[in-house]
Amino acid sequence: MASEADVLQASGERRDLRRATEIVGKKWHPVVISTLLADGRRGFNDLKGALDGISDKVLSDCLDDLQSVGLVTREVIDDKPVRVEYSLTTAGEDLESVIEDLRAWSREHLSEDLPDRS
Amino acid sequence: MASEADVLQASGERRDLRRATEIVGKKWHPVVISTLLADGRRGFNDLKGALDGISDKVLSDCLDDLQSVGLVTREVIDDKPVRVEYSLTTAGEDLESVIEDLRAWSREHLSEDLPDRS
DNA sequence: CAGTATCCAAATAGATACTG
DNA sequence: CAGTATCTATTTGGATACTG
Repeated sequence: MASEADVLQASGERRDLRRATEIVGKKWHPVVISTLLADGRRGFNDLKGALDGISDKVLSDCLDDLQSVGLVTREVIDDKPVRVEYSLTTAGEDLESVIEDLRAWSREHLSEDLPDRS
Repeated sequence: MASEADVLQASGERRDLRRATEIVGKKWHPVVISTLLADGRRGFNDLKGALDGISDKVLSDCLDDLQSVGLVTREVIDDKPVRVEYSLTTAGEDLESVIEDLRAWSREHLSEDLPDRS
């Protein structure tokens, strides 16, 4: 029998899972995080170059969102011209293993068998 | 210096990651998988009941998609009335640890600190 | 029981042009 | 350099009603 407490716990776990997948499931969020993991603290145009294909607006929205959920820190460096640097918080860094596992799972189960031999 | 080979590999890794997050990032996919992991092989209405809030159409679309990417198997049992049972493939089962890690990460970094003491 | 058929609303992503 | 402003297209998710 499922007690009322069980039901509550299940819905709490669903909510936790959803919060994570809402972040990780956005088109650019995981690759931005992955880039910051690999390359460290970067400026807007560095990221834009590394991402290849992303538009200004989409990167901007993406970084805003990542800040708002506490995965990325934005720091304004007061040079001339002013620079801005983005880096991961520990929450962001802690996604590394999950991202690696997702990638590994994908390679194992999702790669349509490459038609490699000519 | 980034060689051409490095660039190609990076884009391949991005594609792998994207394939995984496209699945895991859908609103209901991870919770359907999670339910099948916990409860095993289930019928349409069992799942619908366990999911609470999902509509027929959305569950139907979701199961179609999970089949098409090879995570779920659909089996028609020829009783009267006919039953249909859904279960995970090994690719689906192999997502268990990733889903658990996502949940754990979420609890550690995303839970807005519960206002628990009255 | 296990869905389909319609229609609709909201969320995401992208193109293009412009700014301090 | 680091964005914002618009406008549009596409993708999802959902409500409701109906079917073999």
